[in-house]
Amino acid sequence: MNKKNNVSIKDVAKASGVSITTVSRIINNTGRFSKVTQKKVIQTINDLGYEQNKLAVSLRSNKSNTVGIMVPDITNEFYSAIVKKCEQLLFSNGYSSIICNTERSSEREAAYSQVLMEHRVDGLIIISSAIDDSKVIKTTTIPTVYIDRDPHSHNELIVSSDHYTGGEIATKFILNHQLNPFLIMTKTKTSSTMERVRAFKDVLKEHQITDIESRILSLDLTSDKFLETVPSLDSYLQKIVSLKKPAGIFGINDNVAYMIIRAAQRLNINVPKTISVIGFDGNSFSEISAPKITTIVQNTTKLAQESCRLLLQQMTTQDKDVSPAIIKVPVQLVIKESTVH
Amino acid sequence: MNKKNNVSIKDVAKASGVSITTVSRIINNTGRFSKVTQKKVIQTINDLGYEQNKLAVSLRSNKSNTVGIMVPDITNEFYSAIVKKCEQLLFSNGYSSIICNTERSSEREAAYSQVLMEHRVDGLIIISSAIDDSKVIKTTTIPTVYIDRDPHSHNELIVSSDHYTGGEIATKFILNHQLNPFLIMTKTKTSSTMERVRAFKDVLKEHQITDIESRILSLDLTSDKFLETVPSLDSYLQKIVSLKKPAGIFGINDNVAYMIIRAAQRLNINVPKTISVIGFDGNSFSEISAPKITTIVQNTTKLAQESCRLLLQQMTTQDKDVSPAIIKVPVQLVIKESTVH
DNA sequence: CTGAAAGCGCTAACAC
DNA sequence: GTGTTAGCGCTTTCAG
Repeated sequence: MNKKNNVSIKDVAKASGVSITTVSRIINNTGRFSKVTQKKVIQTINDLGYEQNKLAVSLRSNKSNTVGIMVPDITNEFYSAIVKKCEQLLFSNGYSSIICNTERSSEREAAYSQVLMEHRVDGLIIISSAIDDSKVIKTTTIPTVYIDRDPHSHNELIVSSDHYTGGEIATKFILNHQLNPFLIMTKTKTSSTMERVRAFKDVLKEHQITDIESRILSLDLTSDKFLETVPSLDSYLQKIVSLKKPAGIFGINDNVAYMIIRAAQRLNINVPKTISVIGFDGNSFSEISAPKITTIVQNTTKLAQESCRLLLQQMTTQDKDVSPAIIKVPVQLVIKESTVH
Repeated sequence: MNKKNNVSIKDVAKASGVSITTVSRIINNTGRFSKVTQKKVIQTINDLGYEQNKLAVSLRSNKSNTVGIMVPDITNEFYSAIVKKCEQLLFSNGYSSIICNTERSSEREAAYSQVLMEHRVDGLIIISSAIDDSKVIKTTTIPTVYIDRDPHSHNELIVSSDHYTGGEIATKFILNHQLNPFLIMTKTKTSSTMERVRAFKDVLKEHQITDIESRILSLDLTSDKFLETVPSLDSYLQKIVSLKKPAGIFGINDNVAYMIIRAAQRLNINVPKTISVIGFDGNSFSEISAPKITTIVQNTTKLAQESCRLLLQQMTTQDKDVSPAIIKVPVQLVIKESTVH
């Protein structure tokens, strides 16, 4: 019950009375061979149930047809959507994916990185890794595409949503509705987060608002914990309400936006009348929550497409002549029920 | 930029002035070698940045240290939670996972199945595959664990939640609260679904309820589409309400339960006063939805643990002497706001 | 304690 | 059109 299919190309060759080379040629459809032998060989392949051993092919050709995908958390809908689409695109181009869940842990990233190298992956897609990722992977030089990452050198392929513009749109929306602007975020300092924050600050500055830092609350937890109750959030909301001016809160992502709404409801603060909340990502949470969340939607399909396009291009191109690129995918404001009209 | 690390064991051997064999022994810590050579070799390994080529190891040892995980939809939270945990458990036991998203399509399953065989995976975890999976994989004989699958032969390792008991608990809950029982499901006919339905029917029979079939609505869509509006659902709910008796609806999973609640709200039907809704799975949806959904929670951690335990056991055991097993993981009723108290 | 040599399954010159 | 041969990087007898 525990044995693998052991028919090798040699067996096929013997059984069909030709040489190994001929069989190889027929399998890969390279070189020349007669229709007759082809038919014969294909017949025996079927009879014997031969399956090509990719391990041997990879070893020989120094090409594994495998790519690694590093992702912080596959149960996060935003990431899983990207992973799913990448995996499909790569698969239809003949690549298998090894998906690695890093939990934003450097140790896990390092361990996976090692394993992927040992498996001789032909390429790497790294999604929003920890800040210090540069150390982990940088020594190797296989084709790599980053999704959501700060440009470190000028030598990288980076795809990301246009977080800065998204942050601008959200903040301007708040200001245009005469709302008192605030930002609530978590401690996770990814580049995508920081861009959104930067936009928030810039827009406030443009509007001559000075007490910017006091308008930002950074929660001491990750947004996976969005179902928990956080006292600091509650008190911050109460402070906001005490100002007696309708507020507009930019939640750094939909999970945080949801936390804010839930906290407001617990505190009997009306959303959107007293506070408007705007999120980021476009999770299904934003759709499920009551009220539904106004949010900046990221285009996961496009993110996956661009990433795979770049990676495939780089993997197939012989070498060097792929120029580095930073691709920004547009985001879109979708207005729902958590903001004033 | 596009070249792989090419230091081989041969280079290490040459550089440290010993034979390939010795290096191999030191890497794998097999056989005997002196402390002195060990130190010398490890030194050169570091100097040269040698990384073992797993492809070659696998080819030689006929063991890839890779397992395949087939999953219907990785963006589904229930599945992604299982996959994530399996992947972690396997990784900490030295296995890499190739995750395959089948979309419940037989063609995709077949294609992946082929690829996994070619990659010579050592084992397979197949989560809730399509009905006709038996054909796809059955020819091969590598260690396989199924999560949520009908027992087809007596030769399989199957892990699943105790769907039948879960269905019983849900249905009895409805009956015990004097509610008029109904079941709403989707067309997806997986074994897990069918078990829940069977339990519903059995409990109703026990209570001498005869018009069972008319109490079941099967929606003509998959539950991924739970944000859509479905006319047949609306009219069914209206029919239920017209009976003027508080109803208890068993939604076959949390997505469906959510659909029901959303539809009820649209139709101004009070949940839970007019209809109580009980789901299955324990998604975060059940927590996010307003009202929060009473549901039968599956233990994804346990499901993953049991599956990996069986798989690892089967992969490491030399052969045969692993006995088939069907493991039922307990489920738990969690009462929230969508049902009467 | 260490090394030489065979071979895992396959591809790619290079013959014929 | 087909076959011979070398070798990808590694493990594993078998001999010292």
